[in-house]
Amino acid sequence: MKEPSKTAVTAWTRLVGAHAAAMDIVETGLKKAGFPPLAWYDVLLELDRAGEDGLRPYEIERRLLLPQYGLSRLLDRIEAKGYLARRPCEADGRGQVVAITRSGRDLRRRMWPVYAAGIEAAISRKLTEADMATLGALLAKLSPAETQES
Amino acid sequence: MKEPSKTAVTAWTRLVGAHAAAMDIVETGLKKAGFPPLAWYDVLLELDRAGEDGLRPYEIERRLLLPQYGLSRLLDRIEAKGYLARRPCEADGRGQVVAITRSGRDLRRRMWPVYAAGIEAAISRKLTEADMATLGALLAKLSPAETQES
DNA sequence: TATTTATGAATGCAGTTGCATTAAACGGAG
DNA sequence: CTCCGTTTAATGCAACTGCATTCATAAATA
Repeated sequence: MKEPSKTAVTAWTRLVGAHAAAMDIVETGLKKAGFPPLAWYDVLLELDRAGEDGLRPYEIERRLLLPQYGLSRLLDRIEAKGYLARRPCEADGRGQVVAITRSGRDLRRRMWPVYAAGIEAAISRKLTEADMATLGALLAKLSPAETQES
Repeated sequence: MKEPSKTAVTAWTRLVGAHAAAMDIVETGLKKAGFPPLAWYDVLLELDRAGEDGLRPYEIERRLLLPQYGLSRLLDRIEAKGYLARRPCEADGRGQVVAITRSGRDLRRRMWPVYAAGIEAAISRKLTEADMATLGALLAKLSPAETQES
């Protein structure tokens, strides 16, 4: 159980701080514009990419690293607003297939400029392109796999 | 409303991913060891540093960037377990003073090795010292101020 | 001093999350 | 084919969060 170096603790601390600050900028932007939280965007993006065929909940679950029960209820809420539709899965009686609706696609499209502005404000305005590239490369080493997109 | 560069989006995405991964390692470690969440540690650390005199809730609030109502209830919970004590503030009738108790100090001390192991696993084992230094410097540019410690 | 405005902290309520469990259907071993 | 272990998804319940409001006191202004 070795003590982490001071450098490590600083990096950890700042990772937490930077994430909180950036997240706050992005989420606040969405909220102020009257949009749902980022998680909705993530789900809608996956579904939009999947197209007509939709996705099984467990696929979304893995891509976005959401807990099973969390996704189940997130889908409930998004579905309740009509942005996605669930239908039973032909090939697997236990499961279902989730697909984005027209208004879901539309919502995602309208959210993006606001989301993008948040990224600009939280990241681009504070770092040079070179810094962002370096940062991205270093952060990549901290997470096991590529799971998210935008 | 300029589009963020691909580099910026990647950096953002990985920031979210790296934070989630690291946080999960640390929080899971604490939980498995039977300890309360990280937030308790943060509060106890501030109080431990403040010593006998304690701190006013609004001071903790600002240092840890917690919402007022969030801290109020967090203090409730920690107090209920006997790790801190609230007493009325002499100088300001509206306020109170929060101080750590002996068992609170003890809890914080026992949590640290587990927390430290989490930082090791989430950060130190995945980056060189030089990388951690670079990362820390870049992340510092993303958050307005220094607010957290360990 | 009386009145207004600002600050420190708690809380009711609705919405969300986490945990553990359940239900249904799949798939393989005997 | 039947039984058993596994996978997919939902849900009851308790804990936690966010928002808006409230209460009490302090500070500022007239």
